Amino acid sequence: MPELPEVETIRRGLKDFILNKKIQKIEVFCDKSFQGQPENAENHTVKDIRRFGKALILDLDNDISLMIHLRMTGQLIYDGAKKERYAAGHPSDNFTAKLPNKQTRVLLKFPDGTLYFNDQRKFGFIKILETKEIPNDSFIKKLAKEPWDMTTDELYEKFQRHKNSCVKATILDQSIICGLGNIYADEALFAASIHPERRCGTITREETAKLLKSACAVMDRSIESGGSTMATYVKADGTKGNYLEKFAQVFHREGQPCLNCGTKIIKIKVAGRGTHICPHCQELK
DNA sequence: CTAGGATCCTGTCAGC
DNA sequence: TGCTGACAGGATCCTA
Repeated sequence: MPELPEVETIRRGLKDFILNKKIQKIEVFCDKSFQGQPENAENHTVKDIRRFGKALILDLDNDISLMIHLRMTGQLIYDGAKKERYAAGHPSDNFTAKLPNKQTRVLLKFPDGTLYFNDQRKFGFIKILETKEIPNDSFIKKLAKEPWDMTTDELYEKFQRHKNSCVKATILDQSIICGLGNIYADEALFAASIHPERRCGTITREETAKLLKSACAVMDRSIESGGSTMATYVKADGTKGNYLEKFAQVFHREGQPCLNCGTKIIKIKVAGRGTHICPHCQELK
């Protein structure tokens, strides 16, 4: 689930709660979700919170870091002593539910609150590593540039190298362009009027430029609204996460009219993933 | 090297 | 009601 904008939202939000705070205790409920020895992080202070693509890094004061990847269903929920809650990640009732619960895999105790790592499907993880080893981590090492740092030429060249691959599969590959997931891939392709099944080799330089620009735009917009929306989501209705509705043009909008031309949005399968398109605006050439 | 499919895991929902 | 299969905001591994 959580894609770059959600992880960035978490990163910014958590700073207010855990920066310069000491991890007093780590409790691991699911071994698969935690790699390394919790003791190496306990009684150490969070000095920085960084993000590499969809991975979040907590740097501690002893040259140790915690790398957190939420994958599909991970969530980070900070529950403060004064009952304030900050939650982000895969939207679910866990944001307002009693914690810890069945889906809680790890918790980090701070002096004035607890950070819960919940993850329904157990694909996500927290792992301990030396701060200096982060650049050598197999996942981090492979990450390509994020859309904001990539030039049209760079992306176009990658498209030529993967000319027979569907463009959606290609932009989901974090070693090609970093940050997009299933939502923002669909949104960016729609914004650029590109059908997700187009082969990369058929994408023109002009289309590549538009796609890159669209990717930045949809994620910028999400980051801008993400934090506050998530916060109000947690406080207010408490039912279902609806922050997608604010900006999604196609994602989860199958059956509804395209906001551009009125044609019904349809859902297809591309690269094994549910994919949402406007069949009129995104023609398969 | 690339491209596509299976796989990890739990939960929910549609259809019979 | 109970069963079954499909599917899910990710990434990796295996195969051809």
